[in-house]
Amino acid sequence: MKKADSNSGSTTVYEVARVAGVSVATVSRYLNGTARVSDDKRKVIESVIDKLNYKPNMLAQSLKMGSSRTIGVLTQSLVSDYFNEAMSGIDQTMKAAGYAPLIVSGHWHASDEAERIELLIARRVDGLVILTGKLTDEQILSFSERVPIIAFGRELSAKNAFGFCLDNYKAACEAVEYLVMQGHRAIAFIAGPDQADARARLAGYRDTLERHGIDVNPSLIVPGDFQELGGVLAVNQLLESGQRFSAIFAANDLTAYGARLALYRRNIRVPEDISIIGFDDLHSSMYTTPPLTTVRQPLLEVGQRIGEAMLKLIGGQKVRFEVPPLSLVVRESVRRI
Amino acid sequence: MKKADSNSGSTTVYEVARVAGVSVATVSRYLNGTARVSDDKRKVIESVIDKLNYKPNMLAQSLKMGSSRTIGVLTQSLVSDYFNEAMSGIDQTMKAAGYAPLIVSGHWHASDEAERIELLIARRVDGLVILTGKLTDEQILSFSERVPIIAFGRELSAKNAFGFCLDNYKAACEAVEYLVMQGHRAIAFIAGPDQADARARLAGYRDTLERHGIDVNPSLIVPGDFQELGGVLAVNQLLESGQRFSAIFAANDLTAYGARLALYRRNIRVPEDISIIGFDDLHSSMYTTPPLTTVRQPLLEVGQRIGEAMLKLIGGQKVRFEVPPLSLVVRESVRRI
DNA sequence: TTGAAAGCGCTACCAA
DNA sequence: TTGGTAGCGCTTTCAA
Repeated sequence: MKKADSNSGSTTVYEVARVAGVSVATVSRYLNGTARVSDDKRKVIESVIDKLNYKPNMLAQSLKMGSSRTIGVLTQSLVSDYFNEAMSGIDQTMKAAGYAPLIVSGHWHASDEAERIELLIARRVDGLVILTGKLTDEQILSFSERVPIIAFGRELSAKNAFGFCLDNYKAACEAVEYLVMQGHRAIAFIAGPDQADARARLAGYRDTLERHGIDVNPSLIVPGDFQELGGVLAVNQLLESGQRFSAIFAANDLTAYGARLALYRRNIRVPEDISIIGFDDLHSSMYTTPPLTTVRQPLLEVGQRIGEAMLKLIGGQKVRFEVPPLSLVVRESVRRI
Repeated sequence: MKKADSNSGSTTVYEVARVAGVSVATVSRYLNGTARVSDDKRKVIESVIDKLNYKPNMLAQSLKMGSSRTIGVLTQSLVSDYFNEAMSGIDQTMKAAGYAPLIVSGHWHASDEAERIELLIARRVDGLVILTGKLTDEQILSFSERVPIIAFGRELSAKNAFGFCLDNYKAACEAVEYLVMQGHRAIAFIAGPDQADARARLAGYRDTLERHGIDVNPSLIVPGDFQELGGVLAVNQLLESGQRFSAIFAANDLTAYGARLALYRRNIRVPEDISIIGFDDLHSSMYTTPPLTTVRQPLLEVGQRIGEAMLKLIGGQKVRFEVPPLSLVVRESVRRI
């Protein structure tokens, strides 16, 4: 009874119990439906809770229960449409299950990522989702001994961790295939950073060209950075090299936007003079001029799947699911020649 | 000593204390530097912490200290570049102060917002930032009795709450002024939703026109929704109305993107045939074709300011700051006629 | 400088 | 059905 008049800001179960003339245990039972509470007590508790505007302290609940109903999400950039679409999917399914996301950013920097993850673990998140990044699989596996992990952008399958990739290679093949079918032969590729997805897209480009008996011309492959700026620089380099090409496969949509602007600056029309195809299908790609033909990554769905997988992992179940497929979305930035 | 061998997953202070042969109090003191700890004890504690890989349980700390070192952020959309830039600024300054953000979305729906805020309060966030939204000032003030609040998108000044707006009206005036200076007289306006900022922009449009003795033509004002789709619909409506105009002032950049696409579809060139000016200066606006002339909202800075203000409010200090100014950024979507 | 112990707000066990 | 109480992991008096 000593705790009954706590001086801290919010009302506690003790207050409620005291005012209602019952024990804290009964209040707790009422709150959680753990056991039957007689009608009269229930009513009085209800009214007291209402009068005192009592809200349970989740911190205390978490400490007691050993579960914070919070999951950590490690993204790489808070301002990336790409990551945020997945985030949105994760949020949807986790919120429905009563979880809130603690979002931190690793900025594509392994040591930052590790540090942020430690923070998340210190906060006792019930699970952790890692959106790509620079950590090694070993590091992730090691973290997974302390918290269940779902990783996007790497294949992983352990007791307490699951990771998956979308089939970037296959989708890149499709994209290039499409270009070839439209009559393009001299196809430039603006690469991405040194990262698995980017490499898979490059490989798809190379292999598809070869499969069609088209020589891959090394000077048609230029570096990019998955950002718009890389796209403009790349096109400048391509143009200055004097190489001829009728189409550009950009490693992602952002790169395509930059490429498109560089072309615009030189009065080169898209798609009349040069065709462009992107990768990601960011929302904005529907509204570029011309609307961008690109590979769709179903990121919202990916996020939802991640959420479901997380829930399973937390519940101690085995995770296993169909990886959503990528698909080409044809808009207006590629011309048949 | 009874707690020494807790069975829960992680190591606790008790474990550390036992192995190190000291009391938990001493371990705690070492951890927080609350008091001097003798060199020998310090060393052994250090090594035990290391060996056991002990990490303090922040949940327990929070419960004890009455502070979760977490702030809640209520945004309206997890996938909005606009909100996320501010989010990024908030994250920067709060992270530096050891706070982590719990991000929830209200989807521009008052009852959702209220519900999410309750959730944040239940999780005992130390502060709350509200990015615009549909709540009334009264509601916010009422919430501020339970948690310190910084609000963006409304003027507010109370004991435990502070809110501010950017000067949308003035910036809209500048934008229209610029159009007029470039020789435009027939200027269409694509409005935003029923919301303070959108209204201020409309007012700026109206007043500036009048100030220049230009009649405001009601059929040149068409509705929009702050999204791309609203922009295309608006331009279609404008064009079909048969009204003549040489420039469009879009209530925000997204709207401008949509408008630009609608124009593209009809082979109307920008800026040769019609000029467009936007509002927000989203990152993408640098890469549209042509790059968009627009009003810059320094959202990253806004976020940082919010973070600083939050820290002050949490610290019980008075909040008061210069609201960062908006500014016109001239790119290539407006032509002099 | 150190340790014992109280208590943050809650849940759940054990008795009644 | 109910109440008393231990204890989640931590910090911080109070004494020594």
